[in-house]
Amino acid sequence: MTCRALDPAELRSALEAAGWRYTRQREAVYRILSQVEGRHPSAEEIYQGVKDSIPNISLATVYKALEALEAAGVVTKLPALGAGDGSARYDARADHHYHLRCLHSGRVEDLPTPYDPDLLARLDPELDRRLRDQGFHLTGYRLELVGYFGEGASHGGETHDEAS
Amino acid sequence: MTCRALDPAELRSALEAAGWRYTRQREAVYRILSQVEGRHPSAEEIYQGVKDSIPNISLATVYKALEALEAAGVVTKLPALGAGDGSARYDARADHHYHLRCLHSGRVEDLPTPYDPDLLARLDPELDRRLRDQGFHLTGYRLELVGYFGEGASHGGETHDEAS
DNA sequence: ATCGATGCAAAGCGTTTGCAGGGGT
DNA sequence: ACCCCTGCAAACGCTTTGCATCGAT
Repeated sequence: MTCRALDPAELRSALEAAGWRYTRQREAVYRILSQVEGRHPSAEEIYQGVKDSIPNISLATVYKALEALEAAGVVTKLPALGAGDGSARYDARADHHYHLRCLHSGRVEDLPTPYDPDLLARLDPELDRRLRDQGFHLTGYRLELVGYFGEGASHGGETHDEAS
Repeated sequence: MTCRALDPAELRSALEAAGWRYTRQREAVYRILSQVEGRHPSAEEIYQGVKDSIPNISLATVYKALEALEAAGVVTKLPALGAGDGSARYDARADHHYHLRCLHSGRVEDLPTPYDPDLLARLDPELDRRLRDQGFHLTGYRLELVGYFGEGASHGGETHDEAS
């Protein structure tokens, strides 16, 4: 259900096809992002991770790399939602999917449910038709299950809330 | 399908029940927000609208009023999604519902589709059960139809893209 | 050799906060 | 009268930008 991360050659192709150059900074940012499978780090967290391989990279370069990767269609930006530190999260998955969002920590996780391109048609066929008639081009759905993990409940030994 | 806006007395009750005072600034912010039925202005747009009745109101007060109204449960904040000017939008509807988001303008509209509290159970019963077992408290869904209005198509004479 | 990318620092922008004075209870 | 709220301005934090240098093609 998860399509595997692009290898460096594929990433290069994706960048160049979109008119961007292939650099080790962009490769490193993409690698960090695809390594944290199912989680979604902030630009700052990516920056910290990339510094292991490129110690003198700057945060601005991380932002610019994320912009290039998003324009190349290999990364998706998940805007902040108020919880946590208010920073955007990033997602290296190429396929559409849904998210689980924790209201306590701001953490976002992937859901293992298959993405349904015809969700609207299933939900409300008449609205689906009406929107198309009005010329609306539906490019995708953004579905998040919003909630939080209760204190008493176990979750495989993992803690789902981060700071604050 | 849309529940009507609160009248001033009801708004007062809602604010006081949550431990906030009732002020004309908060009333004016709420009124602006409930007048633009189906659309979702930014704090700045609300500020401009409120200035008609309270010329010397400050933008900070609008933000504080929105915070109070959200805490009182009569307003919902819709975070920015990258398109448009990157500002959050606000929603005066008390009931849960879905949204339509335009990738060109950042504009957000309500959808007339009924909200389904059991959407996850319909979508993926097994995942629904598993999340509950893990102690996840689902408080709601955030579903947006993302896309844009094509140039050639008509839409009742209205323009759906704003600046940029 | 060309022209885009990097890295540093400074600016931008929506939003939040500190504080003195005003308004709701 | 009390204490919260307002309005102003300054601060905040994430993100973007300007610019000289570096590096990919």
